[in-house]
Amino acid sequence: MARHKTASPTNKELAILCILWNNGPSTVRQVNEEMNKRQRTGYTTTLKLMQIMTEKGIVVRDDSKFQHIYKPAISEEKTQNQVVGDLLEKVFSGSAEKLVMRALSAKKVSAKELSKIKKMIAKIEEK
Amino acid sequence: MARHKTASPTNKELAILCILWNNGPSTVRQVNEEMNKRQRTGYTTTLKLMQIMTEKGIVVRDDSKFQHIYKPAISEEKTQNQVVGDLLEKVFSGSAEKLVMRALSAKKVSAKELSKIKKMIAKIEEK
DNA sequence: CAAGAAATACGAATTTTTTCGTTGACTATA
DNA sequence: TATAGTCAACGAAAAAATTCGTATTTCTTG
Repeated sequence: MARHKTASPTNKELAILCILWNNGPSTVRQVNEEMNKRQRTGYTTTLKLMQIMTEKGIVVRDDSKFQHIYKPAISEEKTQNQVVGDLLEKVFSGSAEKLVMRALSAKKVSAKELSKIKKMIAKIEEK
Repeated sequence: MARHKTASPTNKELAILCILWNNGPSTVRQVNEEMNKRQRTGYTTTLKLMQIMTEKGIVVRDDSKFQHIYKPAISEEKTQNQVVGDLLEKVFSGSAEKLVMRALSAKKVSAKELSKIKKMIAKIEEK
């Protein structure tokens, strides 16, 4: 027994997970169509990926019907924390501050979002 | 001719880049020793990686001496912006705010760092 | 200068990830 | 119940990333 090791999902796996988070439980076809908006991908390719992800326990599927329905087995929150944590260690020597600075300079952030961030900071400071 | 495509460095490549940023220009041996602190890696493996990176233009080397000295060809800043940008698009639908929130919750940030971030936000708000 | 140590070059093997072709099963419908 | 359409299973190929063995070159130093 024993599976574990916080191996991060591969690129494609992550792409599929994101689609499932954004669109909710889906069939392979639905996921594949979404994939193709970004990059041409064959149906069987997506299918295979999702089968592998099922084996790995990254997604679960309901195969009681003809059309199988897939959904994430790991929460968006958890996965995001993991990939961010990975990146943090790998590239920013564990400094969240550096990463935040980069994120803020890499992309425009609206005033509304900025204020959300400020609130979050205030909350952290309270403790 | 023709180089293009903002292909992000692979995992191992990133690891090597980080070592070069942190330790400055280094020989293969130095890099390899650093690598081995985290994960056992053969000397020739590291060497090969660095040769490939040289071909790709990710690092440059001074081979005027017997021991070649390698250094990053791309700045830490640029590379970090790129990997963060990648992650942003891939996992956070382009929302820097979401990424920042995750980063802040994934890791403890000191008061000093928090105030740096606040300053950065203030600067962005000015414009 | 000879012998060993330390590097690099090179090619190939291995592993991991991604892609896809083919086959057979199920479904709806006319 | 034949037929066309949709789907999943499976295995294998292709591509990408990683690893390593061996040969060769350069340096050191006695």
